[in-house]
Amino acid sequence: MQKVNLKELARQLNLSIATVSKALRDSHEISSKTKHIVLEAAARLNYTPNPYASSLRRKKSKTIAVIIPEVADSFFSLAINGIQSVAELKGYHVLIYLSHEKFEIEQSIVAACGSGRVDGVLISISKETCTNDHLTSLQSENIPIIFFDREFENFNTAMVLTNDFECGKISAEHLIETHCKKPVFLSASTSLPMCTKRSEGFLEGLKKTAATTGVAEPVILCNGSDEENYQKIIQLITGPDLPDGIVASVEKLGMQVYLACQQTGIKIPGQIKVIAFSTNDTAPILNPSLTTITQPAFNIGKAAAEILFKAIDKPNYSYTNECLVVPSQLVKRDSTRL
Amino acid sequence: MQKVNLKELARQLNLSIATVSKALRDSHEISSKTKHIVLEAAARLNYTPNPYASSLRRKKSKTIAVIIPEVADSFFSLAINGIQSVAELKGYHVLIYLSHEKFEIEQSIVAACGSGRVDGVLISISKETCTNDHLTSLQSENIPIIFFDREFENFNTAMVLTNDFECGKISAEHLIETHCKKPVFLSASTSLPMCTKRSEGFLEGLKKTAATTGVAEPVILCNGSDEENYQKIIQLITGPDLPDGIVASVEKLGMQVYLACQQTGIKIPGQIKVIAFSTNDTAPILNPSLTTITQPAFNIGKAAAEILFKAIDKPNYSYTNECLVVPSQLVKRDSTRL
DNA sequence: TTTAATTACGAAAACGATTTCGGGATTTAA
DNA sequence: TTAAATCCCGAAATCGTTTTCGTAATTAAA
Repeated sequence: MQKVNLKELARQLNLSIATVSKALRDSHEISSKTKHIVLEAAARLNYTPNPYASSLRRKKSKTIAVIIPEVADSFFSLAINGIQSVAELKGYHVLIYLSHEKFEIEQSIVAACGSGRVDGVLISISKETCTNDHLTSLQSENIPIIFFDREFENFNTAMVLTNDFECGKISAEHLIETHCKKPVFLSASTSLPMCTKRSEGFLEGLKKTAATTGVAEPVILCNGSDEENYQKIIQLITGPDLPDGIVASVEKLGMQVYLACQQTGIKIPGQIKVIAFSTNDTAPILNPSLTTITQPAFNIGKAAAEILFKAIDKPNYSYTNECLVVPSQLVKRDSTRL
Repeated sequence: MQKVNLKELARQLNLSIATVSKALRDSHEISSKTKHIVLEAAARLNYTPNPYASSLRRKKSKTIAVIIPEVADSFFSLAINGIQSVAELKGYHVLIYLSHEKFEIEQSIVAACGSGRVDGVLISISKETCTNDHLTSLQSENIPIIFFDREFENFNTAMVLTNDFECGKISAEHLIETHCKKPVFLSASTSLPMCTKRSEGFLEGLKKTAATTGVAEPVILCNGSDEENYQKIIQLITGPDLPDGIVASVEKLGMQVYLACQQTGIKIPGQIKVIAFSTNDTAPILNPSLTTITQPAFNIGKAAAEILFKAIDKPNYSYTNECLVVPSQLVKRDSTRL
């Protein structure tokens, strides 16, 4: 079973390469009788076209790139599923890249997506990303880029997000409803709009209460390593100004809060109520079950991919001002029970 | 900023295409002075080589494929991380494909990996896979295939697994230690060696106890849809012959056991003790914390990728009889507490 | 000084598919 | 019967690199 190419196929059929190629692509120039013969022979000889020769000639890779910070988070696992579900239908291949939250890595990944390697890019920006030169450079090659979950502000392209600000507000309001006087917000980043919107929403939600309550510094930055963040949380809950409510802006911080409370013996929801932005389906069976802001991760990935393929399929289609917001949901569970 | 290719670069430098190409690849045929000039111009004009032209000519794609059933499971998320960590170092691109546990899909994915699209394949076989024709066909194209976690028995290639049989045995022994008289094993498949080995190990572990104890049917098959499996578990724990210990062969089944117990009010570990094969890092903060057989998912992915690249880098290297077993660990937690 | 070896580059042929263009054979219109 | 249109197919150019091979120019050996 050796690699059989068009030339070999044509030789065996006593036809020209051109004819065989056209027959395989169902061209109207070829009689149905010849097509039949060619198709049969191709199947029999197990012919599969060389994708690189094809891509080179047609300037289409049939491939998209997905660039994410990590796959650790269950959000991105689900988002990848959503993206794949669309890519499969379109017969596209999916390259996955991890930036590990590093700008330099993201830059080199984006650069590698140029020169026709992929027909489009779905990206969730890294925490470090502070310029968009790499993105504009790719866009100027006419490769569509779509943001999902984490956008870069003021870069002109389509994006699929969730209602981060509103959910930050809702989380604050829910804590207030459950009689929290000193709620805090654990922010994973000061640069990601995804995160700042959540924290700004949180602060907005707090405004409804009397200004006399609350802690001095309701937003606490946890953008270090896992270990550093964990220590920060331990300090927070063992310190003099113990908060009575915590909103974790990302899944991992929520889990670290649980671990920290478990370690220090602090009771949830008795001493502290907890809400986490999370898509982890273990939330209902945690100890105690965790109140979450659940993002529609699968649908975000799916929607982003759908916009991307619209942009790919119609080169003159103006996709750059599409901004889809798929709302998240507050799911109340025991960690905020009265 | 338009696509600048070798021809354009050569024209601007008044050099031949051949010279420019060789200069960029640091060939000894080119003087260092010329190399310098070319490199500078390439950087200035933002030249990046067309990957498809390059792959076509060199018959190397610098790409590997990872084929997995789903990305839902946290095992595969971690394994992908391990694979990526190696691929990054080698400068390789990673294509991800999902078989959704369907043999037909797996077949067409594997077929698409042929004809030079990828230089190698890492695969975790689907539940339905019953023949290996698609794999042999790919192997005959000299594309190395490595199994990780789920192998296809009697197919001659390298694989990286964990000690499934032993862990099945350990799980049974641990339940017996904690005084379980009627432990059962929830098997996710009767065809996957990964699963059958775990259940056989479980049965082996049971043999140590007096043959008079135990339930009639200690291995229960849960290979349906999520909903079907859930109903089966509900029936099991609300039926006349309530087991006092459950081993879940995969993560998702473990979570469904928790949900079912929560739903029916059955106490863990009071009425039923639970062990799950799982890599989910929420295990310690579940309600109650879950005793797990924790697979070294990251290292399995990493090791598999390392073997794959050995096979890719040295075409005459005989990799097919490598079989690496990375052991899992029993982590005792509250779900099996006495 | 002549010859041989080395250096540095260019012309051109691959790689495998797609596509434009042209032309012979057949059918339809005039 | 002749002219025009239609139908099928093949020759060859093309996509952008890589690589083989040939050859001037330079250097080293004789």
